[in-house]
Amino acid sequence: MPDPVNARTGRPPVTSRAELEQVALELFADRGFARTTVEDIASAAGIGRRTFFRYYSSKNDAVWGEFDLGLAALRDYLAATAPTQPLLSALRDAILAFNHVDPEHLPWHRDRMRLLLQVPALQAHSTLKYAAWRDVVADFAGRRLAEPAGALLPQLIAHSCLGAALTAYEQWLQHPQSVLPELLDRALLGLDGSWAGVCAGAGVRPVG
Amino acid sequence: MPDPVNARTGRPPVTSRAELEQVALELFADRGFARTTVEDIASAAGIGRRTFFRYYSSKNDAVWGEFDLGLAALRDYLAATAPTQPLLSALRDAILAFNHVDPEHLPWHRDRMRLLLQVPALQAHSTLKYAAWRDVVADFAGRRLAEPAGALLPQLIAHSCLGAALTAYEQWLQHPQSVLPELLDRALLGLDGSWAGVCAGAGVRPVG
DNA sequence: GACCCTAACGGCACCGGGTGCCGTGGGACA
DNA sequence: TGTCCCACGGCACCCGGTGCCGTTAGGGTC
Repeated sequence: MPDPVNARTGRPPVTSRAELEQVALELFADRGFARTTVEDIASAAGIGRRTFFRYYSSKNDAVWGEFDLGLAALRDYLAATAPTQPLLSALRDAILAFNHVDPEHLPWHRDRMRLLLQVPALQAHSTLKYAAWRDVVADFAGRRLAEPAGALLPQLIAHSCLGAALTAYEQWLQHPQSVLPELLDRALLGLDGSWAGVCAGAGVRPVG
Repeated sequence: MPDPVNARTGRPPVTSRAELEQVALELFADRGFARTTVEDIASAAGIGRRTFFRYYSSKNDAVWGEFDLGLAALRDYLAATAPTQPLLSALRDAILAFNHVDPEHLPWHRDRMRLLLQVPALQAHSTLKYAAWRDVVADFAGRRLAEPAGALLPQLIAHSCLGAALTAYEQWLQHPQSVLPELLDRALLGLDGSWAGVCAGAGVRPVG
Protein backbone atom coordinates (compact mmCIF):
# COMPACT_ATOMS: atom_id res chain seq x y z
CA MET A 1 0.00 0.00 0.00
CA PRO A 2 1.44 3.39 -0.95
CA ASP A 3 2.44 5.40 2.05
CA PRO A 4 2.29 9.14 1.25
CA VAL A 5 3.92 9.99 4.59
CA ASN A 6 7.30 8.34 4.06
CA ALA A 7 7.12 8.94 0.32
CA ARG A 8 10.35 10.90 0.15
CA THR A 9 11.83 8.43 -2.27
CA GLY A 10 10.88 5.51 -4.49
CA ARG A 11 8.48 5.30 -7.38
CA PRO A 12 5.46 7.57 -6.81
CA PRO A 13 1.98 6.03 -6.61
CA VAL A 14 0.00 6.31 -9.83
CA THR A 15 -3.39 6.72 -8.15
CA SER A 16 -4.99 7.09 -4.72
CA ARG A 17 -7.52 5.43 -2.48
CA ALA A 18 -9.95 8.27 -3.08
CA GLU A 19 -9.72 7.93 -6.83
CA LEU A 20 -10.19 4.17 -6.72
CA GLU A 21 -13.12 4.59 -4.37
CA GLN A 22 -14.77 6.97 -6.82
CA VAL A 23 -14.15 4.73 -9.83
CA ALA A 24 -15.45 1.72 -7.92
CA LEU A 25 -18.59 3.46 -6.65
CA GLU A 26 -19.44 4.57 -10.17
CA LEU A 27 -19.08 1.09 -11.56
CA PHE A 28 -21.05 -0.42 -8.67
CA ALA A 29 -23.88 2.06 -9.08
CA ASP A 30 -23.84 1.36 -12.80
CA ARG A 31 -23.76 -2.43 -13.11
CA GLY A 32 -24.16 -3.54 -9.51
CA PHE A 33 -21.63 -4.71 -6.97
CA ALA A 34 -21.63 -8.39 -7.81
CA ARG A 35 -21.38 -7.90 -11.55
CA THR A 36 -18.35 -5.63 -11.21
CA THR A 37 -15.06 -7.47 -10.92
CA VAL A 38 -11.89 -6.15 -9.38
CA GLU A 39 -10.42 -6.46 -12.86
CA ASP A 40 -13.11 -4.02 -14.09
CA ILE A 41 -12.27 -1.47 -11.43
CA ALA A 42 -8.55 -1.78 -11.97
CA SER A 43 -8.68 -1.37 -15.72
CA ALA A 44 -11.16 1.51 -15.42
CA ALA A 45 -8.64 3.19 -13.14
CA GLY A 46 -5.76 2.34 -15.46
CA ILE A 47 -3.92 0.07 -13.02
CA GLY A 48 -3.31 -3.65 -12.72
CA ARG A 49 -5.56 -5.95 -10.73
CA ARG A 50 -2.69 -6.74 -8.41
CA THR A 51 -2.16 -3.07 -7.69
CA PHE A 52 -5.78 -2.56 -6.68
CA PHE A 53 -5.18 -4.83 -3.71
CA ARG A 54 -2.32 -2.59 -2.59
CA TYR A 55 -4.77 0.27 -2.12
CA TYR A 56 -7.71 -1.70 -0.71
CA SER A 57 -7.28 -5.09 0.82
CA SER A 58 -10.62 -6.23 -0.59
CA LYS A 59 -13.30 -5.21 -3.06
CA ASN A 60 -15.60 -4.66 -0.08
CA ASP A 61 -13.22 -2.20 1.51
CA ALA A 62 -13.32 0.12 -1.48
CA VAL A 63 -16.93 0.91 -0.63
CA TRP A 64 -15.96 1.92 2.90
CA GLY A 65 -13.36 4.39 1.70
CA GLU A 66 -11.70 6.23 4.57
CA PHE A 67 -13.98 4.88 7.28
CA ASP A 68 -11.05 4.07 9.54
CA LEU A 69 -9.92 7.67 9.57
CA GLY A 70 -13.45 8.73 10.44
CA LEU A 71 -13.43 6.27 13.29
CA ALA A 72 -10.26 7.77 14.73
CA ALA A 73 -11.89 11.18 14.45
CA LEU A 74 -14.94 9.89 16.31
CA ARG A 75 -12.72 8.62 19.10
CA ASP A 76 -10.92 11.95 19.34
CA TYR A 77 -14.18 13.87 19.30
CA LEU A 78 -15.55 11.81 22.16
CA ALA A 79 -12.35 12.10 24.13
CA ALA A 80 -12.59 15.87 23.88
CA THR A 81 -16.16 16.23 25.22
CA ALA A 82 -16.66 18.09 28.46
CA PRO A 83 -17.15 15.70 31.39
CA THR A 84 -20.18 17.75 32.35
CA GLN A 85 -22.02 16.96 29.13
CA PRO A 86 -24.50 14.12 29.65
CA LEU A 87 -23.45 10.81 28.13
CA LEU A 88 -26.17 10.48 25.55
CA SER A 89 -25.86 14.10 24.56
CA ALA A 90 -22.14 13.67 23.97
CA LEU A 91 -22.75 10.57 21.90
CA ARG A 92 -25.39 12.34 19.87
CA ASP A 93 -23.09 15.23 19.05
CA ALA A 94 -20.22 12.96 18.15
CA ILE A 95 -22.31 10.69 15.95
CA LEU A 96 -23.80 13.64 14.12
CA ALA A 97 -20.33 15.01 13.51
CA PHE A 98 -19.12 11.58 12.41
CA ASN A 99 -21.93 11.39 9.89
CA HIS A 100 -21.57 14.87 8.53
CA VAL A 101 -21.02 14.94 4.78
CA ASP A 102 -20.46 17.93 2.55
CA PRO A 103 -23.58 18.60 0.47
CA GLU A 104 -21.59 18.12 -2.72
CA HIS A 105 -20.67 14.60 -1.65
CA LEU A 106 -24.19 13.62 -0.67
CA PRO A 107 -25.04 11.73 -3.89
CA TRP A 108 -21.93 9.60 -3.50
CA HIS A 109 -22.72 9.00 0.13
CA ARG A 110 -26.19 7.84 -0.84
CA ASP A 111 -24.74 5.41 -3.37
CA ARG A 112 -22.26 4.17 -0.82
CA MET A 113 -24.83 3.66 1.91
CA ARG A 114 -27.30 2.06 -0.44
CA LEU A 115 -24.64 -0.50 -1.29
CA LEU A 116 -23.58 -1.05 2.29
CA LEU A 117 -27.09 -1.53 3.59
CA GLN A 118 -28.58 -3.46 0.70
CA VAL A 119 -25.95 -5.70 -0.90
CA PRO A 120 -25.73 -8.91 1.14
CA ALA A 121 -21.99 -9.37 0.66
CA LEU A 122 -21.43 -5.86 1.97
CA GLN A 123 -23.96 -6.21 4.78
CA ALA A 124 -21.94 -9.17 5.92
CA HIS A 125 -18.61 -7.42 5.64
CA SER A 126 -20.05 -4.44 7.51
CA THR A 127 -20.17 -6.36 10.76
CA LEU A 128 -16.46 -5.97 11.20
CA LYS A 129 -16.67 -2.23 10.65
CA TYR A 130 -19.66 -1.90 12.95
CA ALA A 131 -17.82 -3.81 15.63
CA ALA A 132 -14.98 -1.30 15.49
CA TRP A 133 -17.49 1.55 15.64
CA ARG A 134 -19.22 0.01 18.62
CA ASP A 135 -15.90 -0.45 20.35
CA VAL A 136 -15.30 3.28 20.17
CA VAL A 137 -18.73 4.00 21.61
CA ALA A 138 -18.48 1.31 24.28
CA ASP A 139 -15.04 2.53 25.34
CA PHE A 140 -16.38 6.00 25.83
CA ALA A 141 -19.48 4.84 27.65
CA GLY A 142 -17.40 2.57 29.84
CA ARG A 143 -15.11 5.41 30.82
CA ARG A 144 -18.04 7.65 31.64
CA LEU A 145 -19.82 5.01 33.67
CA ALA A 146 -16.67 3.69 35.32
CA GLU A 147 -17.36 0.21 34.03
CA PRO A 148 -15.39 -2.08 31.72
CA ALA A 149 -16.19 -1.43 28.08
CA GLY A 150 -17.23 -5.07 27.80
CA ALA A 151 -19.85 -4.86 30.54
CA LEU A 152 -23.51 -5.05 29.71
CA LEU A 153 -24.41 -1.39 29.93
CA PRO A 154 -21.66 0.02 27.69
CA GLN A 155 -22.26 -2.78 25.20
CA LEU A 156 -25.96 -2.10 25.27
CA ILE A 157 -25.43 1.58 24.69
CA ALA A 158 -23.14 0.84 21.77
CA HIS A 159 -25.60 -1.58 20.22
CA SER A 160 -28.45 0.86 20.72
CA CYS A 161 -26.61 3.78 19.20
CA LEU A 162 -25.65 1.68 16.21
CA GLY A 163 -29.20 0.46 15.87
CA ALA A 164 -30.53 3.99 16.01
CA ALA A 165 -28.03 5.20 13.43
CA LEU A 166 -28.78 2.32 11.08
CA THR A 167 -32.49 2.88 11.44
CA ALA A 168 -31.97 6.52 10.55
CA TYR A 169 -29.92 5.57 7.51
CA GLU A 170 -32.57 3.15 6.34
CA GLN A 171 -35.21 5.85 6.60
CA TRP A 172 -32.93 8.21 4.73
CA LEU A 173 -32.49 5.79 1.85
CA GLN A 174 -36.20 5.10 1.67
CA HIS A 175 -37.23 8.75 1.57
CA PRO A 176 -35.28 10.68 -1.05
CA GLN A 177 -36.08 14.15 0.24
CA SER A 178 -35.35 13.44 3.88
CA VAL A 179 -32.44 15.07 5.67
CA LEU A 180 -29.91 12.72 7.22
CA PRO A 181 -28.83 14.79 10.25
CA GLU A 182 -32.47 15.29 11.23
CA LEU A 183 -33.18 11.59 11.07
CA LEU A 184 -30.07 10.77 13.05
CA ASP A 185 -30.94 13.38 15.61
CA ARG A 186 -34.48 12.09 16.02
CA ALA A 187 -33.34 8.50 16.27
CA LEU A 188 -30.69 9.24 18.87
CA LEU A 189 -32.96 11.54 20.83
CA GLY A 190 -35.43 8.69 20.82
CA LEU A 191 -33.00 6.57 22.78
CA ASP A 192 -33.48 8.74 25.84
CA GLY A 193 -37.09 7.92 26.37
CA SER A 194 -37.47 4.69 24.49
CA TRP A 195 -37.16 2.09 27.15
CA ALA A 196 -39.18 4.16 29.54
CA GLY A 197 -41.88 4.12 26.90
CA VAL A 198 -41.68 0.37 26.59
CA CYS A 199 -41.97 -0.07 30.32
CA ALA A 200 -44.86 2.32 30.62
CA GLY A 201 -46.68 0.91 27.64
CA ALA A 202 -46.27 -2.75 28.29
CA GLY A 203 -45.58 -3.30 31.96
CA VAL A 204 -42.70 -2.34 34.22
CA ARG A 205 -42.44 -5.42 36.37
CA PRO A 206 -39.08 -7.16 35.78
CA VAL A 207 -40.90 -10.49 35.94
CA GLY A 208 -39.21 -13.22 37.91
CA MET B 1 -30.36 -30.20 -1.66
CA PRO B 2 -31.91 -33.46 -0.47
CA ASP B 3 -35.49 -33.02 0.56
CA PRO B 4 -36.50 -35.72 3.08
CA VAL B 5 -40.15 -34.67 2.88
CA ASN B 6 -40.80 -35.49 -0.77
CA ALA B 7 -38.29 -38.33 -0.74
CA ARG B 8 -40.79 -40.97 -1.81
CA THR B 9 -38.70 -41.87 -4.82
CA GLY B 10 -35.30 -41.32 -6.36
CA ARG B 11 -31.84 -42.08 -5.07
CA PRO B 12 -31.67 -41.67 -1.28
CA PRO B 13 -29.28 -39.11 0.21
CA VAL B 14 -26.04 -40.58 1.49
CA THR B 15 -25.67 -38.19 4.43
CA SER B 16 -27.50 -35.38 6.24
CA ARG B 17 -27.07 -31.77 7.22
CA ALA B 18 -26.63 -32.78 10.85
CA GLU B 19 -23.87 -35.24 10.01
CA LEU B 20 -22.04 -32.74 7.85
CA GLU B 21 -22.38 -30.12 10.55
CA GLN B 22 -20.80 -32.46 13.07
CA VAL B 23 -17.94 -33.45 10.77
CA ALA B 24 -17.32 -29.80 9.91
CA LEU B 25 -17.36 -28.61 13.52
CA GLU B 26 -14.86 -31.28 14.49
CA LEU B 27 -12.48 -30.31 11.73
CA PHE B 28 -12.89 -26.61 12.48
CA ALA B 29 -12.20 -27.13 16.18
CA ASP B 30 -9.20 -29.24 15.24
CA ARG B 31 -7.35 -27.26 12.59
CA GLY B 32 -9.25 -24.00 12.56
CA PHE B 33 -11.91 -22.68 10.24
CA ALA B 34 -9.66 -21.07 7.65
CA ARG B 35 -7.28 -24.00 7.39
CA THR B 36 -10.11 -26.45 6.75
CA THR B 37 -11.24 -26.57 3.14
CA VAL B 38 -14.61 -27.72 1.89
CA GLU B 39 -12.71 -30.52 0.20
CA ASP B 40 -11.49 -31.61 3.64
CA ILE B 41 -14.99 -31.68 5.05
CA ALA B 42 -16.41 -33.50 2.07
CA SER B 43 -13.79 -36.21 2.01
CA ALA B 44 -14.01 -36.62 5.80
CA ALA B 45 -17.73 -37.20 5.32
CA GLY B 46 -17.15 -39.49 2.37
CA ILE B 47 -18.87 -37.33 -0.21
CA GLY B 48 -17.76 -35.17 -3.10
CA ARG B 49 -17.02 -31.47 -2.75
CA ARG B 50 -19.85 -30.70 -5.15
CA THR B 51 -22.29 -32.63 -3.01
CA PHE B 52 -21.36 -30.67 0.10
CA PHE B 53 -22.82 -27.58 -1.51
CA ARG B 54 -26.13 -29.39 -1.98
CA TYR B 55 -26.46 -29.69 1.79
CA TYR B 56 -25.08 -26.30 2.79
CA SER B 57 -24.90 -23.43 0.39
CA SER B 58 -21.63 -22.26 1.90
CA LYS B 59 -18.90 -23.36 4.24
CA ASN B 60 -20.10 -20.66 6.65
CA ASP B 61 -23.59 -22.06 6.74
CA ALA B 62 -22.40 -25.42 8.02
CA VAL B 63 -21.47 -23.74 11.29
CA TRP B 64 -24.99 -22.36 11.67
CA GLY B 65 -26.59 -25.76 11.29
CA GLU B 66 -30.34 -25.63 11.61
CA PHE B 67 -30.51 -22.01 12.71
CA ASP B 68 -33.32 -21.26 10.29
CA LEU B 69 -35.55 -23.86 11.90
CA GLY B 70 -34.78 -22.35 15.29
CA LEU B 71 -35.76 -18.97 13.97
CA ALA B 72 -39.13 -20.26 12.84
CA ALA B 73 -39.59 -21.76 16.30
CA LEU B 74 -38.75 -18.41 17.87
CA ARG B 75 -41.38 -16.73 15.73
CA ASP B 76 -43.98 -19.31 16.70
CA TYR B 77 -43.07 -19.06 20.35
CA LEU B 78 -43.52 -15.30 20.30
CA ALA B 79 -46.76 -15.53 18.39
CA ALA B 80 -48.11 -17.82 21.09
CA THR B 81 -47.34 -15.58 24.07
CA ALA B 82 -50.24 -14.25 26.09
CA PRO B 83 -51.06 -10.65 25.18
CA THR B 84 -51.07 -9.86 28.88
CA GLN B 85 -47.42 -10.79 29.31
CA PRO B 86 -45.24 -7.67 29.28
CA LEU B 87 -43.24 -7.19 26.11
CA LEU B 88 -39.78 -7.57 27.57
CA SER B 89 -40.82 -10.51 29.65
CA ALA B 90 -42.17 -12.29 26.59
CA LEU B 91 -38.98 -11.60 24.70
CA ARG B 92 -36.92 -12.86 27.58
CA ASP B 93 -38.82 -16.12 27.75
CA ALA B 94 -38.65 -16.66 24.02
CA ILE B 95 -34.96 -15.90 23.74
CA LEU B 96 -34.16 -18.23 26.61
CA ALA B 97 -36.16 -20.97 24.92
CA PHE B 98 -34.47 -20.23 21.62
CA ASN B 99 -31.08 -20.60 23.24
CA HIS B 100 -31.84 -23.73 25.17
CA VAL B 101 -29.45 -26.57 24.37
CA ASP B 102 -29.46 -30.09 25.69
CA PRO B 103 -26.62 -30.53 28.18
CA GLU B 104 -25.12 -33.30 26.06
CA HIS B 105 -24.83 -30.89 23.12
CA LEU B 106 -23.26 -28.11 25.15
CA PRO B 107 -19.65 -28.81 24.13
CA TRP B 108 -20.61 -28.65 20.46
CA HIS B 109 -22.56 -25.49 21.05
CA ARG B 110 -19.53 -23.94 22.69
CA ASP B 111 -17.37 -24.84 19.71
CA ARG B 112 -19.96 -23.47 17.36
CA MET B 113 -20.38 -20.20 19.20
CA ARG B 114 -16.66 -19.76 19.65
CA LEU B 115 -16.30 -19.99 15.89
CA LEU B 116 -19.21 -17.69 15.15
CA LEU B 117 -18.10 -14.99 17.56
CA GLN B 118 -14.36 -15.17 17.02
CA VAL B 119 -13.60 -16.09 13.41
CA PRO B 120 -13.75 -12.89 11.34
CA ALA B 121 -15.17 -14.57 8.24
CA LEU B 122 -17.97 -16.01 10.33
CA GLN B 123 -18.53 -12.79 12.29
CA ALA B 124 -19.11 -11.14 8.95
CA HIS B 125 -21.43 -13.82 7.66
CA SER B 126 -23.34 -13.71 10.93
CA THR B 127 -24.78 -10.30 10.14
CA LEU B 128 -27.22 -11.85 7.72
CA LYS B 129 -28.38 -14.34 10.32
CA TYR B 130 -28.61 -11.67 13.00
CA ALA B 131 -30.68 -9.52 10.69
CA ALA B 132 -33.19 -12.33 10.28
CA TRP B 133 -33.24 -12.82 14.05
CA ARG B 134 -33.79 -9.12 14.63
CA ASP B 135 -36.59 -9.14 12.09
CA VAL B 136 -38.44 -11.71 14.15
CA VAL B 137 -38.01 -9.67 17.31
CA ALA B 138 -38.85 -6.38 15.63
CA ASP B 139 -42.00 -7.87 14.06
CA PHE B 140 -43.17 -9.02 17.45
CA ALA B 141 -42.35 -5.75 19.15
CA GLY B 142 -44.03 -3.82 16.36
CA ARG B 143 -47.20 -5.84 16.71
CA ARG B 144 -47.24 -5.33 20.47
CA LEU B 145 -46.60 -1.60 20.22
CA ALA B 146 -48.88 -1.09 17.23
CA GLU B 147 -46.02 0.40 15.22
CA PRO B 148 -44.39 -0.68 11.98
CA ALA B 149 -41.61 -3.17 12.56
CA GLY B 150 -39.25 -0.77 10.81
CA ALA B 151 -39.96 2.11 13.20
CA LEU B 152 -37.36 3.26 15.66
CA LEU B 153 -38.66 1.64 18.80
CA PRO B 154 -39.10 -1.92 17.49
CA GLN B 155 -35.75 -1.69 15.74
CA LEU B 156 -34.15 -0.41 18.88
CA ILE B 157 -35.63 -3.21 20.92
CA ALA B 158 -34.39 -5.76 18.42
CA HIS B 159 -30.89 -4.31 18.39
CA SER B 160 -30.83 -4.16 22.16
CA CYS B 161 -31.99 -7.72 22.63
CA LEU B 162 -29.40 -8.93 20.16
CA GLY B 163 -26.74 -6.88 21.87
CA ALA B 164 -27.69 -8.30 25.24
CA ALA B 165 -27.69 -11.86 23.94
CA LEU B 166 -24.31 -11.43 22.26
CA THR B 167 -22.86 -9.89 25.37
CA ALA B 168 -24.10 -12.89 27.36
CA TYR B 169 -22.56 -15.29 24.86
CA GLU B 170 -19.24 -13.50 25.02
CA GLN B 171 -19.24 -13.77 28.80
CA TRP B 172 -20.13 -17.43 28.51
CA LEU B 173 -17.22 -18.15 26.21
CA GLN B 174 -14.82 -16.26 28.44
CA HIS B 175 -15.82 -18.01 31.64
CA PRO B 176 -15.80 -21.78 31.21
CA GLN B 177 -17.85 -22.59 34.29
CA SER B 178 -20.56 -20.02 33.70
CA VAL B 179 -24.12 -21.04 32.88
CA LEU B 180 -25.53 -19.72 29.63
CA PRO B 181 -29.20 -19.33 30.60
CA GLU B 182 -28.24 -17.38 33.70
CA LEU B 183 -26.08 -15.00 31.70
CA LEU B 184 -28.80 -14.52 29.11
CA ASP B 185 -31.35 -13.94 31.81
CA ARG B 186 -29.21 -11.36 33.59
CA ALA B 187 -28.40 -9.56 30.35
CA LEU B 188 -32.01 -9.40 29.22
CA LEU B 189 -33.26 -8.42 32.66
CA GLY B 190 -30.69 -5.67 32.53
CA LEU B 191 -32.45 -4.15 29.58
CA ASP B 192 -35.37 -3.14 31.74
CA GLY B 193 -33.50 -0.70 33.90
CA SER B 194 -30.52 0.11 31.78
CA TRP B 195 -31.48 3.33 30.13
CA ALA B 196 -33.02 4.60 33.28
CA GLY B 197 -29.64 4.00 34.87
CA VAL B 198 -27.90 5.95 32.17
CA CYS B 199 -30.25 8.85 32.55
CA ALA B 200 -29.99 8.90 36.31
CA GLY B 201 -26.24 8.51 36.32
CA ALA B 202 -25.32 10.96 33.61
CA GLY B 203 -28.09 13.48 33.16
CA VAL B 204 -31.72 13.14 32.17
CA ARG B 205 -32.19 16.27 30.09
CA PRO B 206 -32.87 15.35 26.45
CA VAL B 207 -30.56 18.21 25.42
CA GLY B 208 -31.80 20.49 22.66
C1' DG C 1 25.28 12.20 -16.38
C1' DA C 2 26.17 7.65 -13.99
C1' DC C 3 24.93 5.11 -10.21
C1' DC C 4 22.38 3.33 -6.44
C1' DC C 5 18.54 3.24 -3.20
C1' DT C 6 13.83 2.85 -2.56
C1' DA C 7 9.16 1.93 -3.22
C1' DA C 8 5.24 1.22 -6.39
C1' DC C 9 3.82 -1.44 -10.33
C1' DG C 10 1.96 -5.50 -12.41
C1' DG C 11 2.34 -9.99 -14.46
C1' DC C 12 2.07 -14.88 -13.14
C1' DA C 13 0.93 -18.83 -10.82
C1' DC C 14 -1.66 -20.51 -7.25
C1' DC C 15 -5.39 -21.34 -3.67
C1' DG C 16 -10.09 -21.84 -2.33
C1' DG C 17 -15.13 -20.83 -2.30
C1' DG C 18 -18.93 -21.22 -5.19
C1' DT C 19 -21.69 -22.52 -9.69
C1' DG C 20 -23.55 -24.56 -14.10
C1' DC C 21 -23.57 -28.59 -16.59
C1' DC C 22 -24.16 -33.26 -17.38
C1' DG C 23 -23.45 -38.03 -17.27
C1' DT C 24 -23.92 -41.77 -13.64
C1' DG C 25 -25.95 -44.43 -9.89
C1' DG C 26 -29.53 -46.38 -7.38
C1' DG C 27 -34.06 -46.98 -4.94
C1' DA C 28 -39.29 -47.30 -5.78
C1' DC C 29 -43.02 -48.63 -8.31
C1' DA C 30 -45.56 -50.72 -12.16
C1' DT D 1 -37.45 -55.62 -16.40
C1' DG D 2 -38.16 -51.16 -17.49
C1' DT D 3 -38.75 -46.54 -16.25
C1' DC D 4 -39.13 -42.55 -13.49
C1' DC D 5 -36.94 -39.75 -9.94
C1' DC D 6 -33.57 -37.71 -7.80
C1' DA D 7 -29.01 -37.63 -5.45
C1' DC D 8 -24.22 -37.97 -6.58
C1' DG D 9 -19.96 -36.19 -8.16
C1' DG D 10 -16.64 -35.07 -11.69
C1' DC D 11 -15.28 -31.20 -14.65
C1' DA D 12 -14.59 -26.79 -16.18
C1' DC D 13 -15.12 -22.27 -15.00
C1' DC D 14 -15.46 -17.63 -12.49
C1' DC D 15 -13.72 -14.61 -9.20
C1' DG D 16 -11.58 -12.77 -4.88
C1' DG D 17 -7.35 -12.80 -2.71
C1' DT D 18 -2.06 -13.83 -2.05
C1' DG D 19 3.04 -14.77 -2.60
C1' DC D 20 6.64 -14.08 -5.58
C1' DC D 21 9.58 -11.53 -8.39
C1' DG D 22 11.28 -8.95 -12.08
C1' DT D 23 10.40 -4.09 -13.77
C1' DT D 24 9.94 0.84 -13.50
C1' DA D 25 10.31 5.53 -11.99
C1' DG D 26 11.51 8.75 -9.13
C1' DG D 27 15.34 11.09 -5.46
C1' DG D 28 20.02 11.58 -3.65
C1' DT D 29 24.91 11.43 -4.20
C1' DC D 30 29.15 11.87 -6.37
